[in-house]
Amino acid sequence: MPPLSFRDKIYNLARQIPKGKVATYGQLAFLAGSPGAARSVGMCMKQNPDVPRTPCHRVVASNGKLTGYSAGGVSRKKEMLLEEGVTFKQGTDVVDLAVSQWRL
DNA sequence: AAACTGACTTCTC
DNA sequence: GGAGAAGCCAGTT
Repeated sequence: MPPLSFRDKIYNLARQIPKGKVATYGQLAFLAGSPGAARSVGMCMKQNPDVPRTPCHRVVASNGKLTGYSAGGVSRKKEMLLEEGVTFKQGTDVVDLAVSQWRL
């Protein structure tokens, strides 16, 4: 069984994020085995079209700020997270990581 | 094989 | 607290 590429690991990890929680790019990179590869993680997300395969909307920046979203923009992403029960800072596009960050 | 890109992160001003 | 610059990593061309 050949080792999965980082990209595949990221995909798999993103799928493991429970509903109502979010993970940071750095966290996924760390879990994938390469801390610091946050940028690469983001690139992989961008390549992914939409969610059925990888809920990239549950991935946010290290400070909880919502960054891009290939399928609808940050606004859409925020709405989806709110719908899942993720806590946001009032009046901002920042997730309250203290409450909604994915923990192992 | 080399160079460029990018949904990041962290530091400094 | 906000803006700018540098550094890191994997993928794509």
